[in-house]
Amino acid sequence: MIKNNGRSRVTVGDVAKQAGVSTATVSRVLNKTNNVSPKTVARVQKAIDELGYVLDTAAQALSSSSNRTGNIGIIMPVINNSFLSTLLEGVNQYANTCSYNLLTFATIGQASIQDGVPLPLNENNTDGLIIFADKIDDKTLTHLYQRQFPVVLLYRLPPQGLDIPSVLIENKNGTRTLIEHLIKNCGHRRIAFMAGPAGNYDSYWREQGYCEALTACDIPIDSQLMGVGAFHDWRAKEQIEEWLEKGLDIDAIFAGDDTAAMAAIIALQQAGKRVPEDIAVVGFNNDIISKYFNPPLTTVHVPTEEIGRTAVKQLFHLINGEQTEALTPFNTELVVRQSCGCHLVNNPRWHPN
Amino acid sequence: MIKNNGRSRVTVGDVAKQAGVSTATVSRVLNKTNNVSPKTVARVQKAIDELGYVLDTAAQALSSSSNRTGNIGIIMPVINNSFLSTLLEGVNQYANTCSYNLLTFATIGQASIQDGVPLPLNENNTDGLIIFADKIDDKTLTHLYQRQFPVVLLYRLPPQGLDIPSVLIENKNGTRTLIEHLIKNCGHRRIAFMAGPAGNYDSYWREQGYCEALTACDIPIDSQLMGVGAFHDWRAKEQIEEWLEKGLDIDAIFAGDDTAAMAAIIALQQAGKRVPEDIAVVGFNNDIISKYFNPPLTTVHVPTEEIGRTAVKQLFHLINGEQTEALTPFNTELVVRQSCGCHLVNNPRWHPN
DNA sequence: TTGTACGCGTTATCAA
DNA sequence: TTGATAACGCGTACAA
Repeated sequence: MIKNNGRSRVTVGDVAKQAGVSTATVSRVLNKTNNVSPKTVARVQKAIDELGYVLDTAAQALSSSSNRTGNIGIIMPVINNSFLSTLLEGVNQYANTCSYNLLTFATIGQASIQDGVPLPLNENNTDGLIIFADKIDDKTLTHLYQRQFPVVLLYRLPPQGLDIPSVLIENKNGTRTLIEHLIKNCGHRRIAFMAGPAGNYDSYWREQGYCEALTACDIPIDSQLMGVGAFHDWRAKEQIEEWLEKGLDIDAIFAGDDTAAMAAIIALQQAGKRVPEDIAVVGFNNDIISKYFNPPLTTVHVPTEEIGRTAVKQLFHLINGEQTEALTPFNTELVVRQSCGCHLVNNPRWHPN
Repeated sequence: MIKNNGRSRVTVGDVAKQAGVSTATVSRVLNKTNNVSPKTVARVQKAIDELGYVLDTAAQALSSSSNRTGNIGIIMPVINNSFLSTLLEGVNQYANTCSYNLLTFATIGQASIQDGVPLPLNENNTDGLIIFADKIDDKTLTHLYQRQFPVVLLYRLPPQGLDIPSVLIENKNGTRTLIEHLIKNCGHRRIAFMAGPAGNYDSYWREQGYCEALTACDIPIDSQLMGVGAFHDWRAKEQIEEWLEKGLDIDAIFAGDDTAAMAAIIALQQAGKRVPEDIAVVGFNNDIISKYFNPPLTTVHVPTEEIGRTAVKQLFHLINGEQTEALTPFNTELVVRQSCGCHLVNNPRWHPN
């Protein structure tokens, strides 16, 4: 109703009439096909300008089979997160460098192709998709794959049998190093863990690293100390409050990522706890602000912007029909600052619990 | 080339054949028109499932004139910025609450309808657009307006004569209050200002507030103290380095926004300056992290998430053909923390310059 | 309740 | 170098 109420749409036909040529010629001018005389080009461009003609992307997508939209898309979980911002920055910059636009779709719940309903970002408005995390189910990936639509996976592996390029980080060893630092250098033993969102790939492997580290140090795994932070500030806050309420004995918390770690510290401080004197908190990702947080965060560095760029690069390979890497893993590195409390060891004011 | 190489696309026709009905019936099922028997619905849905049919949004957009995509779009400057994240969060959550998806397009340069080239987000993939800041020129807005496409402006006013709803904040008085705090309560007089990006609406009015405050306090305006931070970390860092190099006498810096303020503080600290002891820095926006920055930032609070929600609300009014507010202005509030240095006044260790 | 047939705006094929 | 015309996949009169 709304869309076509106003001045009716200007089409190639209108432009053609105005310029005294055929629609085919207008199309040729629009697509910069060379077989058209400069004089005609000028006439058509004048008509385009006078009429305020704008190409209809839907009609274009429908008509041509080999067609470039000039856009790539990324589908990701909610966006209000320093880590995701950094990732997006890397993706967007590299895409722009290559003369592509980035379209972003952040979905809170599951995004899936079901009952014939397409994704909001698809082959009609993008030339390829970067799919982040777990928001897209296997059925959807399979559909995309079968249609040979360019897709790169970020922070997750493809479903069995689909060779979709995948860019991810090494979580397990990074986490193990982090937890062992907590145990060996900071003197913590009651270490709690906040998982990411359910089914999250990174979270799974961080949990493995956490368990391995404890086991290697002969510390029993206590399920009471395993909660959920969901890489999310509110959820992390809730988890802290639950633990506080239960009055559990906790030396340190690995919050799963920096977002949750900062939220956890804030919640702890609001409850009158000192970090790291009363309880240590560490994160994962090394967000830009983590260094300037108070206290500065001990965390695991991840080259997030580079990961974003790499994903885009792989996607362009796919779009251009070039060779791709099936798997591009990135290593991580421990960053020791103050929130783990190791600088307090041998300090008389320091007391565990 | 790529798009149609694989298994050829499944269409309504295929589904119709498989289900033994006509394309019209399939379409009716897809669009949940009621005039179709339950038995047929089931048959069609089975066929959709078996064939893995997915609706072609381009064809759909092209075909019907009154058509809902279920998406709204937002066009904004680059994304890696705590303030924008917060805004997006508000927008995305409210959109999702109303069963809409949010599509985001972040453009570094100018995005314009020119030479018949459409915006990547347009009437074919969205039902309406929130346009942020200065990235879209008047010609493009006029085109959208004439076509009666739902558009809400964020942080900017519409071009003369177009009554496009606009959601913005009160910049001038907020800034004046901030600067007068710097002068009257913190004892600063040599106060530098970092402008936002060229042509930015908010920056313009913050500059007005800055000048008004100085003038009201009989402090001359020194063009040497007026630089550019562009609401951007790198640019702010560069500006600090320029000022440092010139060896200017500066008591305090109003960085334009919190992003620039934090970057400025980091640059200052790296140069061996203490904030606020050697030089004070204040921002604007009250980003979530500003409170936890070291030192905690004195800034001006802006209800960013609510602003995002309000813009979406206005857009939905437009989409639904309801009444809208031409202008929704939001007030701001001074938040005094430590980076302004007022807690140091009367402290013997404190010395200006 | 269901089917037929046309039109949406563009590109591409084929002739001129 | 140009023009006429047939697709592309879907919604929707209109007819049955």
